Amino acid sequence: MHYTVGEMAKKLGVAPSALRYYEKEGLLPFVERSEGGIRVFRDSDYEWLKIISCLKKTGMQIKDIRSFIHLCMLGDETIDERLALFQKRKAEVEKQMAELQETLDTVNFKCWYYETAKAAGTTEVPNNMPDEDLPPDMREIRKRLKSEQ
Amino acid sequence: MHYTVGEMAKKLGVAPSALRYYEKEGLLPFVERSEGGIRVFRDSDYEWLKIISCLKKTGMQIKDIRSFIHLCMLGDETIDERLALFQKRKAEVEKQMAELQETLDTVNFKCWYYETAKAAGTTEVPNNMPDEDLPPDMREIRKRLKSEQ
DNA sequence: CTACAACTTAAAGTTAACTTTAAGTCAAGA
DNA sequence: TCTTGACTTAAAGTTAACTTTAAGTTGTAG
Repeated sequence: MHYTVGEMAKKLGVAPSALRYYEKEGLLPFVERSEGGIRVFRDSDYEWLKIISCLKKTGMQIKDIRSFIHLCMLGDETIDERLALFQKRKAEVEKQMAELQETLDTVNFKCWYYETAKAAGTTEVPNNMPDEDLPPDMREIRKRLKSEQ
Repeated sequence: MHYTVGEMAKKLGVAPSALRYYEKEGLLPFVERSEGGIRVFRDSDYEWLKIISCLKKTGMQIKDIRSFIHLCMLGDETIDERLALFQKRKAEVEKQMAELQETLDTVNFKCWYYETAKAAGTTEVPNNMPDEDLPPDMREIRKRLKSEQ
């Protein structure tokens, strides 16, 4: 099966201009052309693009993804380096997850805060609530918001 | 306790220019000035800034955070609206967590892939491995990378 | 064979969230 | 009082990752 840039973009849920941009940036050295110069994407290119998309979601920049693609093009010599790269990405994403969980904790605290304010008709109530009256899981979070040290 | 822009920036781990930018964008209507025109940050402003930072981490834009701050300034009339805002942020962050988990699954698959390739000396081995030979938790992920539908 | 949608390129434009610069002012220690 | 580091502002600059535009080409359906 092969696809034009528009078809592949649709399959991936991105704009055709994004795929052309990726190619210009050297991310798609494996994409071939028809005799007339039209890009020809294959199913294997879809897999490449899913990996590129994954690396982007881990927070990697285009220029670093290009380096990774170059490593891939060099073949089995670079397996160790590519393994190390993904292990680093794993640590990075796990860190992002932890940070996002902390953000979620804060948001949950604020939901509790406004639910309590709503029930009372005023934010004075959650504002002035002593530590022993708030739900146990909210105590640490409020402390963090107030001092962070 | 009060702080200059530089001191507060340090406490928050951001650049002073970022705090000046936030003020210019209307995020800090509560920050006062000395007689000479120097910004005076208080401990309560630190709490505001932690909430602003939290909202930023949920993916909210400056202009939308400004709207939230305005709601706060209007007082208890807007409690419901603010609760709804945080509930929406909660759903948003939970969605981000799910997406990040999917990204992590893919990264973990690639770690397995390169560990297997490393042991074999070639990517041919994980490439050609039949479904029944790969770890059970990798099967779905490889399928997703190959087709997504 | 023609029309036309979708392709091609290079170059310029967009956007958000800051950062930098330049020229000047404030305020605390010596 | 003087020096000096940190403050002030407005305006211009930065960066990444695209998107848009303009002018032209390809390829398929009728």
